[in-house]
Formats: sequence, structure tokens, C-alpha cells
Amino acid sequence: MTKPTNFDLRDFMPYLLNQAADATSREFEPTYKAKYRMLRTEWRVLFHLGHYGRMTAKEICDRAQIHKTKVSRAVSALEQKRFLRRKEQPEDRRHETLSLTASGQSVFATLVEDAQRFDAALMTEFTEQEANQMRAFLIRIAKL
Amino acid sequence: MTKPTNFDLRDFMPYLLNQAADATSREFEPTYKAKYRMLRTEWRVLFHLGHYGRMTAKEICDRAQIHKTKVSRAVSALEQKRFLRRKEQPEDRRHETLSLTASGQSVFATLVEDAQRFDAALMTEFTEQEANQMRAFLIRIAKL
DNA sequence: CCTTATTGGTTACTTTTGTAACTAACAACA
DNA sequence: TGTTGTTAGTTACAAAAGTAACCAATAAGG
Repeated sequence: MTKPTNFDLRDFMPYLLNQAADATSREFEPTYKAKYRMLRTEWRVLFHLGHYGRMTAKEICDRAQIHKTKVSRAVSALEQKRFLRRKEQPEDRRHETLSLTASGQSVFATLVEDAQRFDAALMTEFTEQEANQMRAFLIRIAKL
Repeated sequence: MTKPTNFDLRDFMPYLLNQAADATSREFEPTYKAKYRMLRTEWRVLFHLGHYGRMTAKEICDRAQIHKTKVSRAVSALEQKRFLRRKEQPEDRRHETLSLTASGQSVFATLVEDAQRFDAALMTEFTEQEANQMRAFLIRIAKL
């Protein structure tokens, strides 16, 4: 009855994805952590605002698939660092629009460069075509 | 001086990897969490022991790239669940060899099936060739 | 209007993780 | 032997994440 299971963790996609994600994140984390004392979620929120301009916390939750409490905490932290500002919407006072301050934007600009440099370095071992396939694949898996 | 940064998070590999890893893990987690009240690290340790037979905590750390405190805690938890057993090595009493108990092995067997089923379902949207490329790519990125 | 959802966001409490300091066993070498 | 260094693993404490309960504000239906 006992099957001769030859199951290798390296055949299990979630495991591989986690290992790869961890490896790259561990390497990149110091960039924003050391420079700006930011947490991963803060980094993500900053990037969403930097890229999309302005959005509500809810929109960030939906787009980035982060739980609202995590976003809430990240927003507070970024606010305390004076990287973003909230603005209550008069037509619906439950919403608040978030946007980067000038200093938030300059931090964003710096971190974008770091990210691009990091990504370029990471992908040197792969051809442009491989990189594109990868991205497409991951986007499908993550349902982005 | 301000560059018209057109940086999309979806161009940043660590972000994509994390999103994909999170998405798949969130989906798979209930399998071992609901059935056996196991944590992710416990699951991983169990799988390493199930696959390689017996090894020390240190070997698991190295192979799975998990920090020793996390492994230590997972080992204790699995021991309490009677899924594994420790055996001190007489020739070097700092080492202890870990191995699955009978019940640990049967849990492992069940979870392997779940994992295989999950992986198969996840990959239905991709060709065999795509899947293999993906795995190869991730193994390179994760330096496994 | 008034009651009952629903929605955006925060707070309080618990569980898990990260970090550093620690113990015990061994190794190396004077 | 004794001192110093290293290694496997644990423990204690702090930081972070998950979960659920909680406010307001609004919507919806009688």
C-alpha cells in the first residue's frame, strides 16, 4: 500500500516560488531597510503610490493583494516618515486619498533606480526572452 | 532632473515572485493547516525528512535555507505531534538525527498526494514544456 | 425618516518571526 | 591539560503579521 513516493520538493511549484521569492527579497530588502528604515509592505505601498499617483488604501489592498490591516499600518508608518499625506474625500468621508509628499517622491525615485539596478543585475544570467517568459508566467500564476 | 520613471512593479522580478509565491501558498496552506494544524515551516521540515529519510536540523537549515531558530521550533512542534523523533549521535553529542515516526510518515504520504494534486491542478494552464522551463528558472534564481 | 446592511479604515489581542545572547559539546593547538 | 574558537541547537525578548472585533460614514429598503 505504501507508494514509493519519489516526490521532490523541487517539483512543487509553490515551494520553488517561495524559495526564489525569499532569496531575491532577502537580497533586496537591505536597500530600503538600511536607507529608510522601511518595511516590505511600506515599500510596496510607496511604490504603488509612486506609480499610480494617488489612490485610496482600499485600492492598494485590491491591487497589491495585501490585507487592509497591513496597509493601514504601512500607511501610518509612511505618514510618520512624512513620505505620504492623506486627504479625506468630502463626497464620501470614509475614503481618504493617499499621495506622496515631495520627500516621498524623491525617496521613490531613488528606490526605483535601486530596484531597476537590482533587477538588471539579477537578470543578467538570463536572456531577454527568458526574462519575458518568466514575467508572463508569474503574472499568470499570481493572477495579476 | 526628475526622470519620467515608468517603473511598473510588474517589471520587478522580486515583486512578481512574491506575488506568485503568496498566491499559491495562500491556496495550499489550508491543506496542512486544517488537517494537521501545521505551520509552513513544519510542513517543510516534514517534507525534507520524508524525502531524505533522516537528517540533522543543521542539514535541513542548509538545504532549505531556513534559519536555525525556525527549524528548531518546527522540530519541537513536530515532535510534540509525534510526527518525528530525535536521536542524539554518540560520536558527536551536539548532533541529533531526526527521522519521521510511523505516523509522521503516513501524514507525509497523505500530504505528498495533496501536494501533487495541487501542483497538477495549478499547472494545467501551462504546457509541460513551460512548466519545465519555469522550474529550471526558479531553481537558478533560488540557487537551489 | 428609521432600521438594517455594507464599506473603508483602525484597534486590540494573539500568533509567528527575527535577532541576539546563550549553553553544551567538541576541536585545535600551545 | 588549559585556553580559545567553533559548532549544533535552544531560549528570551522584540518586531511584525494574522484575526477578529470594532467605529464611523453611507447606502438601501421599508
